Amino acid sequence: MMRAFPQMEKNATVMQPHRQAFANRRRDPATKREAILQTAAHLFLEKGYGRTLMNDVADRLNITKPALYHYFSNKEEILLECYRWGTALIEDKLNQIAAQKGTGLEKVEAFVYEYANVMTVNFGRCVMRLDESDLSPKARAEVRGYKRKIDRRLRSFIQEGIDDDSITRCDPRMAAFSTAGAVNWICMWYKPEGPLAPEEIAAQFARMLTHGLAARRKRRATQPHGSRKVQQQMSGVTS
Amino acid sequence: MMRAFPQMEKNATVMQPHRQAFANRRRDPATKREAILQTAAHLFLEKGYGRTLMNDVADRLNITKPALYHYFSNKEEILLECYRWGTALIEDKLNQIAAQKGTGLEKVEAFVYEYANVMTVNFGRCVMRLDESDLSPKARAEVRGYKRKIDRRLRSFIQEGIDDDSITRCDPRMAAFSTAGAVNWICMWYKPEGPLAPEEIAAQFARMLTHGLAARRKRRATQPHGSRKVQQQMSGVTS
Amino acid sequence: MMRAFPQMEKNATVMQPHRQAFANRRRDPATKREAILQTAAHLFLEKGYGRTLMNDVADRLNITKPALYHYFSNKEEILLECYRWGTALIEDKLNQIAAQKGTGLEKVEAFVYEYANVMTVNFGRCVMRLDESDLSPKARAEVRGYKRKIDRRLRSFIQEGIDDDSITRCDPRMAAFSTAGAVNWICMWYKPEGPLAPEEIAAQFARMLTHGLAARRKRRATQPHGSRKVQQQMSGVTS
Amino acid sequence: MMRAFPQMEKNATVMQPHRQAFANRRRDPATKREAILQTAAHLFLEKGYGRTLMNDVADRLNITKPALYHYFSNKEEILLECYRWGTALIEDKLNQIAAQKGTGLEKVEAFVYEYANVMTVNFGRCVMRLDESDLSPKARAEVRGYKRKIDRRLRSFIQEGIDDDSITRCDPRMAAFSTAGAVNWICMWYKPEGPLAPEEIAAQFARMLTHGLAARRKRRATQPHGSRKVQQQMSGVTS
DNA sequence: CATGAATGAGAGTTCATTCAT
DNA sequence: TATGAATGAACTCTCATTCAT
Repeated sequence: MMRAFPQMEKNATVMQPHRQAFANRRRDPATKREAILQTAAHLFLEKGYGRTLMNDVADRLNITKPALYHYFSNKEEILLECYRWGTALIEDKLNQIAAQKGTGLEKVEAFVYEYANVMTVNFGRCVMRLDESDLSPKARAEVRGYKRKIDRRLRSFIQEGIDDDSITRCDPRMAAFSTAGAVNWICMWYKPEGPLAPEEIAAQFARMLTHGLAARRKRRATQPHGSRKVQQQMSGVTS
Repeated sequence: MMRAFPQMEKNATVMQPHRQAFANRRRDPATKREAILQTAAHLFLEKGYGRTLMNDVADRLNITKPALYHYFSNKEEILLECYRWGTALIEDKLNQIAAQKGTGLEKVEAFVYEYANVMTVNFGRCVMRLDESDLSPKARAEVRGYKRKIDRRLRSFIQEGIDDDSITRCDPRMAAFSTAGAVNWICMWYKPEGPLAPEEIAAQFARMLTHGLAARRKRRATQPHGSRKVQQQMSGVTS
Repeated sequence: MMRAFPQMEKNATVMQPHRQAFANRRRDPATKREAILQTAAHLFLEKGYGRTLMNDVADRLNITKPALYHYFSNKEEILLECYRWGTALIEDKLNQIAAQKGTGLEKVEAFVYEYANVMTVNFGRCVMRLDESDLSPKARAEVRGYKRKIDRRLRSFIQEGIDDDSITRCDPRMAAFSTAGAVNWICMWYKPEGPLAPEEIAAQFARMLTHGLAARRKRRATQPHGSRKVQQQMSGVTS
Repeated sequence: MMRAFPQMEKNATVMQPHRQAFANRRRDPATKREAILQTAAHLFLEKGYGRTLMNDVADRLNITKPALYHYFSNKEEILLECYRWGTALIEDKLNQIAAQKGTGLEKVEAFVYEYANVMTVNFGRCVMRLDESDLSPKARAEVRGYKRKIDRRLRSFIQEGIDDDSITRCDPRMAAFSTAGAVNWICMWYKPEGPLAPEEIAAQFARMLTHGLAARRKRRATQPHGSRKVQQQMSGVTS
């Protein structure tokens, strides 16, 4: 099994606002473009795409609205680019996993781990949290293509596992929905400032979703229950 | 364990458009109100709240826009009512489960089954799919209250299971996020016209999320693989 | 001079709400019509014509909106009728004054007294307080006719006074504007529940507007100043 | 007494339409803001606030409706600003008068003169002619504050006059209502295009309202009646 | 007659996008 | 290049008025 769970780059928005990118006129245009994207992604997640005004984005970057149109031809293109960056993050990881050795179950476990990590990064969150129907049909089709690829990868891992007996017999389609759903949902409740570290979430999800909640037979009667913690102030299942 | 998985009422929108409710002026106002809600819920899920116009709702019901304002004082009230109907569906089920006997694991299993069923009903889907930030702060607080209740219930079932040794030691909070996330996500991909029956989805999710994907030891090498089906035209992990 | 300042009927709205007029089905239609008018006049003065909904009127009378349309063909007709009742009140008084004997100054004094009284009655207040531009051109012309008549009467009294030397030489047009303006403005600040009795207002205005504020020569140095009172909580010049 | 009745700036709306203010994009924003206000004030007086559409204002300025929202956040703000400009005009004059020497009666006379002049300027007219109930409670409170100040000033002048024996004993409250009412009413009938010059109106009102209409004793029996003029086409007492 | 229901015709406001400088 | 200003196209909500019962 892949033991080395590599570190995911921390969510840049949290660590460093991108408002400096436009401070200097002679800055790399690509840097500015990314600054716009990071800011937009942040706002899209915070207020929703529809309620995020071009002005909001511009204001955060201390530039004017029309300046945005130097880098993106319209609002939707910003949205689409967020999707692209997010899906690229995911695909990257999946390719690595697919290239590695291991049972199907191990690959699923790795998938969950890596995917969960991406779901804590703004661009990754955008992929699953934002509403596709804000995209034009053409752009939507593109995004759906990316998502389908992810889905196919997961299903293939599951199928591998069924074939190599590491995964119990089941409908791989449903198993994929269930597994991916749990991980996707992270993007709905994860908060960068929250108490849970991305890696911790990822590791726990990886185990739970592969080995289940049910206790194995013959567990010792007395357990330390060490993992139970006082429940912090956290909103619930959804937000 | 609760074996009798009761049937969920079929999604009325699918079976019967509500356009007849306004055919007669002297029809029960409650019926008309519900017809508006069903139609609105349908459209909200299809196009998103923001892109659903009051006119869209009215057109589907063959009435005019201002007529809607006889039944709801504004668009947000329609949205809020969708949330209320959806959360009521869920709470109802949860109360039944909580009242029953069984191990914690069995209750979690029942929770997943019932909850998954609700996630295939439009009002239920609305609860998890629509964006809370379209609600006013007051309404949002109300909805969050409902959601928190659901979350608490699930966590308590998990805790029960940990205490009675039916569930492996884990952080109940994370386990709840994982389990509920998988089920919540159903509302993102489920399509009433799709090939999967709600009960089938619910049953499979109930088993997978409690017992995991991992094969138990000593499984026979040859399996019939009977459940694998040709994959129909279905979009992927998310939509 | 006309000493007998007859009592003006008290503002009916204050003394008795007209909500009873529709209690009995077999009531005089004229009574109901008047009840509508009184209620409407009250609301028009309170909230303005534009912000007074037909529903507001109906609600106060405990009837339904369409019922109003049995008595008036539209909202404007109600408004126009308010004007008519109000101007009728005024004309009535003016005719009496014109028929009486006395100097021009005395007639002006009587005019002010009577007119001021009318300005404390809702229908009278409507005439001067409501905005003519809410009327159709035709109705506006009618109302302007009434007002012109009032104006002509006042100017003629002033002219009489100038001719008989009871009034100082002046432009009767300007004098009429000044005198009538002071009285008209009563409708802007008078409140039935207020501390000032209509007759008191009328009497003081009658004297001030004819004899002015200036002290006559050779006033005794010491005066009781009896009329100065503690200034109650009253809004100001305008409201 | 203050003899120098200073000239009031002529109503700019009459002399110069403000449609040029938006001819150049790079024009002073303050100028444009004022152009909007002048235009709006004009229309508010002409058609009433409620019947004046944002489009009407925009059309007159040869701009589009949303352009207005660059300068004012909503319609009410335009209205409120009209009130503010108008009350500022008044307060300015009152402060000057209060600072000067003279008997109470002289101050009242000056008050009438100055106030009457303001009542012929659109912003001034707005203050007394427009309906306060079109303002939000907060804005209304502000405006009432301004009006109360004016009222207090007038009452204090009257009281001064009573104290220094230049004004006959009377209830200063009623005297203020009467005096201010006459002047306020000017805003109801004054028309910039009309035959009466503001200063002429102001001067006559100042005399009539302080010295009354009544002829002083021992006036000669024959008067030239020189001031009587042919009555032009003017509407009556009110409009 | 009286009423609950329905509507047509707006009005204000918003916002992505584009001029003009 | 970058920006303040301007706009077109909507969309929600309102309300006098009228059906249909």
